[in-house]
Amino acid sequence: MADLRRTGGETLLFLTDAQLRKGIEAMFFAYRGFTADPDRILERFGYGRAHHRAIHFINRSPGLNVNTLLTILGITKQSLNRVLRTLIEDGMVESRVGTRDRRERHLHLTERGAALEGDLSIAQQARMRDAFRRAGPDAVAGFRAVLEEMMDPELRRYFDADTGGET
Amino acid sequence: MADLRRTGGETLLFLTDAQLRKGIEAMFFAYRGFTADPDRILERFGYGRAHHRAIHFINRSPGLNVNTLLTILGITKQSLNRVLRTLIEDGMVESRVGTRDRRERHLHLTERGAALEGDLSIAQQARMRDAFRRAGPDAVAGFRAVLEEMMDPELRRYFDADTGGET
DNA sequence: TTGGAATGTCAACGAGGCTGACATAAACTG
DNA sequence: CAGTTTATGTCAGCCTCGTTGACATTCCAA
Repeated sequence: MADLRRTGGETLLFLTDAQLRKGIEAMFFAYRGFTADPDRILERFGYGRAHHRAIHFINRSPGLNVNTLLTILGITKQSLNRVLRTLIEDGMVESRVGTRDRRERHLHLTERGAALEGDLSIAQQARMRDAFRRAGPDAVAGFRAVLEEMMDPELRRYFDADTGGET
Repeated sequence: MADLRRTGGETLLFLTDAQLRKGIEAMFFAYRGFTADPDRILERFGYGRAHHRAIHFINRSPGLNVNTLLTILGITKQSLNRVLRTLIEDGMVESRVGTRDRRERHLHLTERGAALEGDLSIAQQARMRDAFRRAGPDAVAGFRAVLEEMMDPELRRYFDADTGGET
């Protein structure tokens, strides 16, 4: 696998172009697999990945406001608004006026929305769980470490500062 | 990191929903980082990710035919054709009629196309190389193992049957 | 010689990004 | 209190890149 060169007492990772290219293609192909299962469910509702992402992060942080979600998703408010509007119309998401600051809208999943989120999670987690099981615990730790190093610093800070804590 | 439970002599990976959710978000955030640098270059040419993907795989396998590229990319020929047409018009890609089977078109990068591919590769590989270095060789092996397990079987077969061989 | 495969093209459509401009309400500030 | 800033929503229009359907061309192979 990874080629180790010992150079003056220091262990270095020797990365050929071919190895890096394989890493790049692995990301591309794996991401396809990663989204394939939820995509099939979303299709039944006329939703796309944008809806999935919104639902995911609203479920992760109930009551988060629109601006925060905008930052997480890295899209414009116009794009998010289109998605959010359909989710609210469909009774998947509820938008509550803030109590402390009444300009803010706090987003929550409705019962229907939570049910859809559950279906999407089950599908996506199933593939990841299988992949984790087959690859083994050490591989999972490495997977997570590399992905984290690949994030933009701002997003990584958000990612690390999670509510869950475990991992 | 990964929680290990010893159960009747068998070591199992105990994967909580929260751990899987973190894995899912890691994929999402990391993929953003993964595409960010090439995207900036592509913008200067008026190209998108579809152009990048075509250029990448033509560079990887010079002379591959349109149908093979279609399978790799997982899109329709109409979508690919639009991208390919602009790349050919711009003198980035050359489409040569097949010798054995003259219905086939074999795709090659021109000098300009190869130069652009080089720029894109350098940008994307730089981030991956840094991530690999910071995470360490064991993590890289794990990263690759998990991603491979996440691919759809057909694509994984293609991925594994690589020309490069190493890693 | 005919059927089917590989490729290309045209048209239309939809999702989901983008920018710019503008409206509204609420909060903050002097 | 007046003016500014912030948070959000909305309208219009644009682009990329996916989709389907229909159809032409070329050429291999039975």
